[in-house]
Amino acid sequence: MPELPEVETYRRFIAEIAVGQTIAAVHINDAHVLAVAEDELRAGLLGRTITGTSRLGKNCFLELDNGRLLVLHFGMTGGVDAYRDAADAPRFTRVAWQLEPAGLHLAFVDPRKFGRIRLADSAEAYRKAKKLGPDALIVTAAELHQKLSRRRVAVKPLLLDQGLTAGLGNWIVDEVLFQARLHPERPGSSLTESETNALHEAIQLVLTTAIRHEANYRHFPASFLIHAREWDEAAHGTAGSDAHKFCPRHPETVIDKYYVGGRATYVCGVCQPGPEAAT
DNA sequence: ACCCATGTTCTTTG
DNA sequence: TCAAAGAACATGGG
Repeated sequence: MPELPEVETYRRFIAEIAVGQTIAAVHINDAHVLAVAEDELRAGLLGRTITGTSRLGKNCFLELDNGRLLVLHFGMTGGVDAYRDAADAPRFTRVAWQLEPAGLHLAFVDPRKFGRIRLADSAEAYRKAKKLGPDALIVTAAELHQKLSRRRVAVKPLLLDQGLTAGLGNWIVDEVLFQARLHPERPGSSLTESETNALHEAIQLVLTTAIRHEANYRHFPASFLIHAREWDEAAHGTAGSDAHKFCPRHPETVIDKYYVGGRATYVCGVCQPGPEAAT
């Protein structure tokens, strides 16, 4: 689930259990999630105290007492958890850090192993290396307008581009475009200044709402499109529950699902008129 | 058994 | 160089 709000929730969890703690051991159950050599990771972490946490987009930073960073990226299915005894390690724990004096283990859990763990010299160095844009909570409407205006690509893939602004993922972009009443295939350069302002407001609304609910989308307001997505109980393919497939603003309008750039995309045809015209 | 999936990165093709 | 489409990654769950 790791888009910006999930990662922010993980960061807060890590801040609670790990800040002020010293890394006494590094347990590597599956080196596949490492983007750094095992021995380099151990050498960089053992005996280090975690002094703070921060976040850029979907990347979570654990700040070390020597100024370096442990960087966590959660891929599609990653997350964090904690346990005390080895026997209680959560399923799919790929790496864990033993923290003293609390005696807890911080676990990096990731069933699909798309997540990555690495070390960085500084947040700025990492930002540059990964070519990340400003965090989606920080980016201004003017910056968005300036960046979008130069691109003819559809606005959805532009917002997913972490180099334009960092932190937006597939469902959040759909939600943001719905809230801003913009069609995902509108070319970036076609957005007016007032539309970009609406987009910026929608980004703020969706992110702050999601963070407030600790990214638990079931608790999001009824005005959110997310309830029309199928990813909970509704079975794929089978005729799942129709309970939430209508536009929050148009109870008669069924939400359309199709693919943009290979990603499932949900739109309300009434709220979000197409880039050209009607069909 | 088959199909889908919250992300990133590379390759191919035009 | 740019843009679009597709694939690859690894695996669980409906």
